[in-house]
Amino acid sequence: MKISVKQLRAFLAVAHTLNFAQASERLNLSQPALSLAIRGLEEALGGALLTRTTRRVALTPEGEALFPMARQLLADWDNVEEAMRQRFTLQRGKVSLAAMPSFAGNPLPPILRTFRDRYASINVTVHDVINEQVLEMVRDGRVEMGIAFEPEPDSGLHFTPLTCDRFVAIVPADSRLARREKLSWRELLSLDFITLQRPSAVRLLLEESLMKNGRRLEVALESHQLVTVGRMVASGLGASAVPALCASQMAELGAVCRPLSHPVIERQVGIIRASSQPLSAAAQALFNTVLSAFRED
Amino acid sequence: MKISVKQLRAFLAVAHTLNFAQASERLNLSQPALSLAIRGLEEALGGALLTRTTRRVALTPEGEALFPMARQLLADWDNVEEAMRQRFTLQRGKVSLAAMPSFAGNPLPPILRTFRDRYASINVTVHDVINEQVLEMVRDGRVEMGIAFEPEPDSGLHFTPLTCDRFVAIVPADSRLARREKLSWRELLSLDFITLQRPSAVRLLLEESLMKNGRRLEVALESHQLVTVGRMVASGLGASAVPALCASQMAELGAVCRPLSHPVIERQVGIIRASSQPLSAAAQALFNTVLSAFRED
DNA sequence: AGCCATTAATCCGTTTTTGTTATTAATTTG
DNA sequence: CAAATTAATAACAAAAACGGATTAATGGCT
Repeated sequence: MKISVKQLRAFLAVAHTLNFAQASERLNLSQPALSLAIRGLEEALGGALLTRTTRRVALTPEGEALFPMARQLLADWDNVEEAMRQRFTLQRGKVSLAAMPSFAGNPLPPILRTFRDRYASINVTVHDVINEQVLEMVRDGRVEMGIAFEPEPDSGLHFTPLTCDRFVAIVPADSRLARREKLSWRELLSLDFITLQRPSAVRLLLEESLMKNGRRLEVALESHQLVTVGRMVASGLGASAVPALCASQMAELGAVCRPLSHPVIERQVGIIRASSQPLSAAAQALFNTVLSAFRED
Repeated sequence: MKISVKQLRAFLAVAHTLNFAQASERLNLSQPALSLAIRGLEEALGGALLTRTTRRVALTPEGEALFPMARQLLADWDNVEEAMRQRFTLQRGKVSLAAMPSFAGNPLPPILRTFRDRYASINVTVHDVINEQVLEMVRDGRVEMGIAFEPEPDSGLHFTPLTCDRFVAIVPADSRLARREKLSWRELLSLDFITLQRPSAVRLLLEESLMKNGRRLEVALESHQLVTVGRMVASGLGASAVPALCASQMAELGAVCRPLSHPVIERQVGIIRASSQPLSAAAQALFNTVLSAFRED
């Protein structure tokens, strides 16, 4: 016969109080039930743990040996139970998230702020990596969710759209183009063009889209940081096109943003998750937080 | 609701096989019962541990987190259970024993040999200390049993007699007394007397007994090791009186042993144990072994 | 020495839990 | 689209856990 948690708890209580009646009260159990529990435990283990007369209860040497082990065992047991409960009630847990740079640098921080205010003890790890790596990390299970452009439908990834991101032009403040309300690609490309180095998804997307429209992208300067591109433009080195998500960031750096058309280049940005794997409670909470940040816009 | 060992075992089995039917078989349980157990566990913890369609079972992130903890918890649980069983079946355990020198050095080793042959994996610790300390160690619970002279009845110690130990004379082989069949104390004390230093119980016992008979013990040489006394006698420095238990040892050292009377000084030697405390299974086994070594004589 | 108070064990009826079998619902595969 | 597989559900049965009343045993007291 196997021993049960109840039996061990019963033993611990009796070993502590050395009195069946008191112990049974503490366990919210009747005294006969406690007697039975102890007897069952002793039978299961094959010998006496307690010597009991009607006046005195004492531990046998074997009971003495079991006592600290039982204590530890039940403490561990309770800890695991409690840890799991906390996980489900979002009092604890962790989420890991990968986001492409344009998102990680701009809309994400305030969203995370909201999330942390709501769930103070959930640990969030953010990986600020390029679009392709976001998909890869989600696929490999290295993160639970990602934020990126919409992936190919076959990829085993589930996509929840958040917003549509389109390219906008950024030009130096003192440029002649800065005075225009809106720009076309043809106009923009009349200036020296600054953009991200490959293998950035933004760069590839630009090249592909322009190619379809019969244009070639002549690149004057390259960087692999959006901030650097922004600074370059701001200091008059040339012009660029960046996702609208980082327009405000570019404006802060001193570059001027203008709508860009002919063609309009746009992509859905959204939350990526493995379609096979369910989200953890913590990830689900983050998912909802991100979603509602865009739903209310 | 609290979780049970069965529920955790059920989870472990399903997490391992990712198949309810197989897991239920391994657990010797029907598949519906297993479903219930898992559901109960999930309700107790407050969230899903497994995602299950009719075709696929997978762990949720929370289940993934529980898995190694459950594994460890149940392993510990089983280890404790098994360790206790082994204790009771004498496949494991330890006894500590204190014995006065005359016993520890002579009848004890072969008895321990018998015990170890029978219970190979029970650890025995022997404390070779003077009579008084044997009683003290048993009283303090530092050892489970002791072997010593019969203690005062009020001492809270339980005494089981083994044998009656009486003093015998040991004299040098070339002594004129060595030719006698038996000796009286008066004859023995005509030689220089060698004995143990205080606070040996043997020494005190001698002094007390002789005092009652109107004799004074004039001590020429002292030692606190019986072996040394034996060597001294053997080399002709004088004579002594030692417990019969060590007679054979003295003979080996080259001293001659002779019965000693007028008065006969004798005491019961036996097993001492705390009357309140029960013996561990291992100690009980040793107790029986010691007892039967004397019963069959 | 004998009585009283205390305390664990036992007995018995009830309730709760746990389990099994049969069946259903759902999903993937050919 | 049919068939096979698999987990969930329903209905019922067995086991166990539990509580109240009672008993037996022990230690302290007069």
